This record gives sequence, C-alpha cells and structure tokens, in this order.
Amino acid sequence: MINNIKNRIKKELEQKLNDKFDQNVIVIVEEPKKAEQGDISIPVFSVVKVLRKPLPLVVETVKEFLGTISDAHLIAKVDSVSGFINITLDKEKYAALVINNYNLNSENYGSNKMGLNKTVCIDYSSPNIAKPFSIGHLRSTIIGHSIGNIMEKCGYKVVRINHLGDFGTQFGKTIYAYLNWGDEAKVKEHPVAELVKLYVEFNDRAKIDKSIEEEARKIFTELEKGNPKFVELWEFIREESLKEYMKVYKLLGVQFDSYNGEAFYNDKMLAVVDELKEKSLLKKDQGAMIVDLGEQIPPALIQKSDGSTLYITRDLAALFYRKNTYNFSEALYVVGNEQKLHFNQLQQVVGLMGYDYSSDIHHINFGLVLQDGKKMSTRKGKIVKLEDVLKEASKLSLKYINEKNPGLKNKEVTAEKIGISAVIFNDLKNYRTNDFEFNLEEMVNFVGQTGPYLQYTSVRIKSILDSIKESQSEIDYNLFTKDHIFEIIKNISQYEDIIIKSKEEYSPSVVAKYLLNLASLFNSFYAKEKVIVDDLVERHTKLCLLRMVKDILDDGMGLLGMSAIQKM
RNA sequence: GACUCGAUAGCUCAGCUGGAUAGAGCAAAAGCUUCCGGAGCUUUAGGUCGGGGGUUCAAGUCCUCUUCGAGUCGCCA
Repeated sequence: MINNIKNRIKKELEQKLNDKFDQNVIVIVEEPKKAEQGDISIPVFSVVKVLRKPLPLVVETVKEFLGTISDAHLIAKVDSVSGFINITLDKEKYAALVINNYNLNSENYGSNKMGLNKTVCIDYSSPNIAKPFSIGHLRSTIIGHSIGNIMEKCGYKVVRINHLGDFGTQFGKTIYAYLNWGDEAKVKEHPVAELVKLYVEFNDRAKIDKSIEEEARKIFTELEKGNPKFVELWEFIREESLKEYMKVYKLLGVQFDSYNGEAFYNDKMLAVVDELKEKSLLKKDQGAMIVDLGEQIPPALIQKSDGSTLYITRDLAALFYRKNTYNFSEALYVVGNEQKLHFNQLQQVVGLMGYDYSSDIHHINFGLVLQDGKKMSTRKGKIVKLEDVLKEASKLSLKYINEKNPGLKNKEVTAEKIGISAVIFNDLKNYRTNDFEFNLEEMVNFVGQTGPYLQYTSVRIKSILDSIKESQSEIDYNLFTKDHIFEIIKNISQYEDIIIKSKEEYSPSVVAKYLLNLASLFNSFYAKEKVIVDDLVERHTKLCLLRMVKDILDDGMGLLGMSAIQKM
C-alpha cells in the first residue's frame, strides 16, 4: 500500500514539474532508513540536475506541489534536510486507511490480481528415482512449493509438476547391481534403501572395473527397447520410490498436480528432433547432432552419436507438452545453479525455433548445499538423508518442548511441526541463489531468526486473543501516533508490496525476512505495552492490531510452507 | 584457459531503481518477570563493505583491473 502512495507521488510530481519547466525530470521516491526522518523521502538532486535551478528553489517548488497531490490529506509534515524532502504521514489517518483496507479484504489480505487468468507451470522437486532423495532435492522442493503458494496469492493458476527422473542410465546401473549381487528378500523389504545401496555400490565397483559401466548401458538400451524383464523391474523401482517420496511430501505438506517424469516424454522426443531438422537448426558435429548457439555459449547437444537423445531434448519435449496442455504464461524450473548453462541453452533453442514464449522460461536457480565447504555427493557414501534430517530436527524440538513446556499435549505432533518448519524456514530465509552450508545445529537452533521464533510469536498472540472475550468498541486511532505502534501498522500496510516483490524475484526469502521483522516489532511492542487494559477502547484497538499481526504471520508462514501451531 | 555466480561485524546473513550516520540474528558482556506465554525484551561491544583504480553532487550498490572461493564448459541429469 505504501508503494502505491509512493508511486502516485512520483507520477504526480513528475507531471507537475514537467508541465511547469517543460523538462523531462525523474523523481525518486523512497523510504528513509531511519524512522525519525519520516515515512517517505524524496532526494531532489536528480531534479536539480535536469532543471538546472538552485536547490532551494527546487525544494520549495516540490514542497508546494506536495500540498496539491491527491494524497496530500495523508501528509502531516514535510521537512527538507540538505537536499532530501522528508514526508511524515498523518499517523491517525494512515492507520485508519490501513485498518479499513484490512477489514475489506481480511479473508485474503495481501493478495493481488496480477496473475488473473494466467497459468504458471512450476517444475520442482523432481528427484532421480533409484538415487537417494538428498538434501539437495529438499531445496528444490521447498523453494518450488513456496513460490507456487506466493504466485497463487498473486492470482495465478499454478500447475505444480514433479518432473521425476524416472529414466536414464542410472536404471541400467541399479538393475545391473540388483541382478548381480542384489538380495531379493532385502529389496522387497526396504526397496528404496536397498536400491540406493546397490546404486552406491555399483559406483564404487565401477571405479575398479570400468566394464560394468558398459553392461549397465546395455541394460538401459534394452530397457528403452522394452525388454519385459527390465521393464517390470523398472516399474517396481518407480512405484516403490514414489511411495517413499510421498511420505516425505506428506511430512513437508507438499503436493503436485503432475508426476509426469522423463519416461512420460520418451515417445515425444522424435518429434522434437524432426522439428529441429525441419527448421534446419540441427548440425552434425563429431558424430552427434547439435544446435549451434553462436560464439557466446557452447552448442546444445540434441542427439548422441548412437542416436539416443539427451536431457535437453527431453526438456524441450516437456516444454512443448506443457505449453500445449496448460498454455502457461510462465514456465519455472526450480533447479540448482549448476544447470544454468543448460537452461540458457534451452531458452535459446526455443527462441531459434521461433517460439516467442522463450522469454517466459525462467530458471529459478538456487545455491548448493555444502558440507565443510564442499558439494554433497551421493557417491562418496556419506549421504545425508532427508528423512534423517527431519527426524533429528523433530527430536531436538521435542527436547526444547520438554524444557520449556513439559505439560503440553500432543508433544510429538507439535515437535514434528516445529522441527520441520524450522528446516523449511532456515532454507527459505536466505536468498535462494546463495550457497548453503549444511549445519544441523544451526538449522534447529531455536533462538533468533528462526521458524520457531515466528511460530512462538503467533502462538503468543493467539493465547492473548483466546484469553479475553471481546466487546465491540470503537478504535482509538490516536494510539497509532506512538512510534513503535505506528511502525507495526506501516509494516502491515507493506504486506502486499512484499508479496509482489517476492514474486518478482521468485524468492520466498523476501517474505521470510519481512515476517521476522514483523514478529520482532510485535515482540518489542508486547514487552512495552499491556494489551488487556481496563479501557475498552484501547483494549479493542490493541486486539485489532494483534489480530492483524497474527493473520499476517500465519498467512506468511503458510506461503513459506510452514505449519500452523496452536500451542507450543 | 573461457564464461557465470559469490566475497559486507568472530559466525550466519539483510541492504530495493546509486542517496543521509552500512543494518539484523548468533556467539560475548550487562540487565529485565507483583501484570496478558521469558523459545521473549532492553542495553553494550563488534566494520579498510576482499584489494587497487575510475564514473558521479553522492558508490556496499555502476565500470575496470586484481585476489580468493564455487559452478559450468558436446555425447550424465
């Protein structure tokens, strides 16, 4: 909301200045760093430069114009300090505006309609079956899920796609290992764990004996051709893996609209190759078929010299399928930084094919999960299993509950919600492209900028709201003239702006940081102010404020994919 | 070697289109509970924004060179 006001001030001032001086000036409108400096500020240096008038004259002119803009009634005070014009809002009027706005839209406060009648496809999680579901997949899952929620809040229809890695040479490896040294009984009992062991062991053995790689490739080729024995095994592996993943998704509260994986596109790739041929984009090079993308980036390898297709071919087939099926306005791929080149190539190839929606393809890249500064690997044996992480986080939160609130009912259930939300929040609070040092200790440290801090704040507010039967009363807007209370109102009014920014950057961290700040403001307020006071008007006003803060905290945590907690 | 991304307090990170005295949390030190939940709050201390040069009235932010780290660079995904 404050952004709307800023934009209006900017537009109207520019209009008025341009009319008066017949120049093309750009007015910068921002928020000062310190609250004492006001709520909105305008550095006029750029205006001075264009108009070539003395600074005091420009300041006076702008101040004069500010008195005639459409939001003039909201302005309480205008100061000027060394080239900055500082606007202080009328706290009572602004608070009334914010509260009315909230009451009009309390069901879905902070939402907007930028995505109305638009569909977005988000490809996330997408684990490779028969390989471990690692902590790396967790990032894609959590980030993708949250971006989906945020875009729904912006009015988009969101299609959540789990592009399972259910095809590829790793199946040849797993099947080879299973047939040669697998224990059928063990595999039947714990399919995924055993299959992963077999896969890891295969890679260990392949270091010593290169020839088994060749055998694995042969098996995969047979699988592609439809060898019934291998197909049966493949189906078993896929089914069991998916069952296992569903458990994790349930814990995380994540759902998908489609589980069409790589295998689904297997019969759709020839058409892609044909189309590329038709458009004369394919070129034979060193026995393989490539699309040349110029000097800047390496060519896209479409078809291997043995005729089989590659990752990018599959992604092209998937993209066309999605465009035809969902007619997306944006296609997002929540995949790690290391695949930046791949998606760059994908986008370029689509562009060369003449599709204008190539610019709607966005790689939502994210940083690596590091351990001791190095990328985690599934091959070196030290696999960090997602399930174990979530379990440990839950265990630790149970320990905290036993210390802080031993009498709590359903401790285990709450501990799980807190622990998992802590892991989610820890991931999302950082800007997504940054690398991420994996440190369980810090993830579940329940002090400071953490998920539990947000949950705790919400639970605290709930406890106050539940403790009192409220009688209807007037709102005392005069209360909002106190700085620390107005600060909260101002933050409440920024929720919509925050969601828009978060969508534009495709980064849930924007919401996460905002919630931390809001919670912190509330906790400071709570330490200073008594809520349940005898004065009914004051009490009602404060309870209104609390309700808004709690709603936003809960809604924001929901956007991040965190669980709601009633008591903790 | 080429390209991409990153480097801000001891640690983990914010810092929007360049704007005022660079901000949080953790860790450290000191406090706060007759009263609505102390997983909280308040205060102190902590900085050559990797380094050099440049553009600008103004640079953590833009340009350039450089150091370090990570990632990628045709038959894996």
